[in-house]
Amino acid sequence: MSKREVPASVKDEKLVKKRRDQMIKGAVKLFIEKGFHRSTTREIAKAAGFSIGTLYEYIRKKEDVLYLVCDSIYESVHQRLQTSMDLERGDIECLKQAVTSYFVVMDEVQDEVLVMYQEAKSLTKDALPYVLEKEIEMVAMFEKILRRCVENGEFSLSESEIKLVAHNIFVQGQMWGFRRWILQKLYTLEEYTELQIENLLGGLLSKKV
Amino acid sequence: MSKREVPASVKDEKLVKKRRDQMIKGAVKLFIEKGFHRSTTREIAKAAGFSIGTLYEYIRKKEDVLYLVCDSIYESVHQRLQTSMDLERGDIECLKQAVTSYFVVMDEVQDEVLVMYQEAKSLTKDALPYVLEKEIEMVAMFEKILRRCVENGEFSLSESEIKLVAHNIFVQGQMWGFRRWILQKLYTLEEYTELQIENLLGGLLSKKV
Amino acid sequence: MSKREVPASVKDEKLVKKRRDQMIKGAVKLFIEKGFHRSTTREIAKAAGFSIGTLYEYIRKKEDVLYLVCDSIYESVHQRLQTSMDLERGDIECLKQAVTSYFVVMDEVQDEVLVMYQEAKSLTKDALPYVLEKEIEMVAMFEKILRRCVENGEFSLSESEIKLVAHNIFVQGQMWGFRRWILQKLYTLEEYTELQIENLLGGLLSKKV
Amino acid sequence: MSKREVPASVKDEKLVKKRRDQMIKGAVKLFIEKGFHRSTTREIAKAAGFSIGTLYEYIRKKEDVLYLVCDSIYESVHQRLQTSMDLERGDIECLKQAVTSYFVVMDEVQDEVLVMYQEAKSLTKDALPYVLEKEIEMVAMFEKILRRCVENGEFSLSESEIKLVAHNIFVQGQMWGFRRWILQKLYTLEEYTELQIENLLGGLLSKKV
DNA sequence: CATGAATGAGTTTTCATTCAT
DNA sequence: GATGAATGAAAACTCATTCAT
Repeated sequence: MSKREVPASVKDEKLVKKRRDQMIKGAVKLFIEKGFHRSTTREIAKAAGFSIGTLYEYIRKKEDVLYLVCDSIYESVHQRLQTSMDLERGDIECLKQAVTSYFVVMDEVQDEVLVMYQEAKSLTKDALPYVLEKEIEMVAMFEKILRRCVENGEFSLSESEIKLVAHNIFVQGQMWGFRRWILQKLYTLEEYTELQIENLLGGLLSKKV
Repeated sequence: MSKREVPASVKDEKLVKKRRDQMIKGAVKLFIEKGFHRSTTREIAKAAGFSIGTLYEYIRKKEDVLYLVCDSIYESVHQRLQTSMDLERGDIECLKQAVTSYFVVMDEVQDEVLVMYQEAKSLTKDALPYVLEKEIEMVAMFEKILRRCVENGEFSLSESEIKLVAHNIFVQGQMWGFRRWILQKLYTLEEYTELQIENLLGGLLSKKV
Repeated sequence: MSKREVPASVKDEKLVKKRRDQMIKGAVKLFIEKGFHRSTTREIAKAAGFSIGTLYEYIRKKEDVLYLVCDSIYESVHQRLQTSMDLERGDIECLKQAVTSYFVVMDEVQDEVLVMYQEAKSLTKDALPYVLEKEIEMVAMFEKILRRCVENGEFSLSESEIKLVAHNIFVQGQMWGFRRWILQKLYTLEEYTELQIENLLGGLLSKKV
Repeated sequence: MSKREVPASVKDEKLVKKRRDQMIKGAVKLFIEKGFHRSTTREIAKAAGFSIGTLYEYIRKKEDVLYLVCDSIYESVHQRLQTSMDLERGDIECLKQAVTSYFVVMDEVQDEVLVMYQEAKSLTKDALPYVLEKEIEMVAMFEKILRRCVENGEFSLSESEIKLVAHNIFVQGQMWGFRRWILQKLYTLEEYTELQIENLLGGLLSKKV
């Protein structure tokens, strides 16, 4: 379940990275607007700033663009979280901090996440597992924090409960993006974060040992 | 924001309903398997049990099929919930009952919900509002129950909090379907329901007046 | 090595036959002029008298057109020969008659045969055997006549020699078509036929028992 | 109808010859495997051992490669025949020798000849005459030998008959290559040669004066 | 009402050729 | 002279939609 390589005709690695970055940037914009299926390869090339011929020097199939986009989004989310979360400390404050950071990140990348959730199923069978693996990785970050808290006696949760709460947090972050049509009318990000954390801690602390 | 009418060439209302039911049934099966975009109108017609010509006697555009499918799913979910929820009683037991029923329904229609979540964005701008309205309606059912509980002094929540908790419940129901690849490996529906209700009530009851 | 079926979307067998006949006729004209590879599917459709969409109702791949063309040519040549050759009589006169008939047929279908010889190698591996089988069938007709002559004591040939002479006759027929740029400048069909028969019989009768 | 010049950007004649030899060698290998149309210029360049840019320093169009290949094949066949045939002696033995040599050469270059016969028609109108001229030249070699034999009274043939027999010999040589799928299953080269010569002489000697 | 053959605009993908480095 | 990235015209093929029967 390792990273699927998308082959390029062009040999210069630096150039490949540069062109693919252009491509991803253009494609995300396009996919947000009209979705993967309604975007043509010509439009993707144009949005990337080069010709259709050049596009195909860097991918093999249209679907590769989607994979590259999904991969890039996850990579970026994962990296942002890495740097803003302390997975080891294991106290309430650190949990609050993690959730807050996560929600901020999800707010920043909401467009991209929306794209991923609507289009990921269009990935062929061989690309999907890698994407799901990435998800599990991210949920695992919350599990780790929660587990540390339990170890530190902040509250008491079974392994099953840890996993579920981690999932809930994860989904509530995504929810802010893909239900924005309603949530972002009702709350600011700060309000949303505060209320969700309050709920969460209410549930957890009721389980204090 | 009223129900968008999909026009049919055929006049006989009974027949229209019958044919569209066939169509929706076939289409859902197809969309689950390959998604809306990858399903052709020919395939939809075949899955429905009639010819491509006949299909177009009952819709105007391919997209109408998607709308009809989405509408049908909401209608069916909504109806099932109507009959299994008591929106007025307003006690903890009734809330637990509502959540349980909702999760059961979402488990039963998980395929359909999956389709909706992956394809709804393919609806054109004029069909989307109606679908979103339906969502709001369903969330409102949980809001109502929660509001009744607050009125009855079961726990204390601001209007903002009510709305958010309702959304959380709603999303946790959908989550069971669209994250089934992981959740349904970790839990049975009963376990999932029990754990989520426990979490929920933990949060709520910590707010008891 | 049985007949490869080319699938059509259209169900009406009569129509399929009719449309494919149009298609083959147009395609042969086109292939003679510019070859298979240089002919586009749009041109083929146009030459057949219908749209590109319609073309693809009757074939699956461009290569199917080539197969259909080759098949049709063989079928037609084979059928013409069947009716003009007496495989059983086994005398010199009958051999002369067979060669003459064969050359006449090859003269009539020289365009088609030219196409086949230049394009048959473009058939994919699964269609080629069928085409070769057809060739063997036709060569076998001459073998049969020769064998009968030998049985009747007209001349004496080993089985190896029979096979080779049959091949020579077969190739000399094709030669009239695919070397027409020179042969048809030097001889009329009648002259060509007479000279070749003379040569042939000279060789055979020198082996009279 | 003189040799068509393929222009090169590179001035150094030695280098041009060297690079084109590389090119032809690679291209023949490629064309045997997949034919001219299915081979891309990139593949040709790669097979030749240099870059696509370099390829275009030595040709103007893809078709030039085909012309160069055809020309090279003829040149090589012609040269081999020159050195192994005695066109002047004019006796039966010398004819047998010529046919035998020719068949040996055709056996050695059968792959190349196959390529030529399948692809020559892809040459544009201006290259074709040169190629045909080469053919006539080769047939003329047999005509010359036959004519000498007639002059020497080995057998008696009209000019028409000489031309036809020369063509027959020529085509029987090619036949060994392009009908190898069947002939080379039935005979060894030696058997094939012996049988064809026997046939040939049978025909000719029956015309002895 | 039902059918399915016909249509052609629109899509992905390839590849010969050019040209700046 | 050599390179290979860039180009875009052109190719095969698809599929929503129509309409005569």
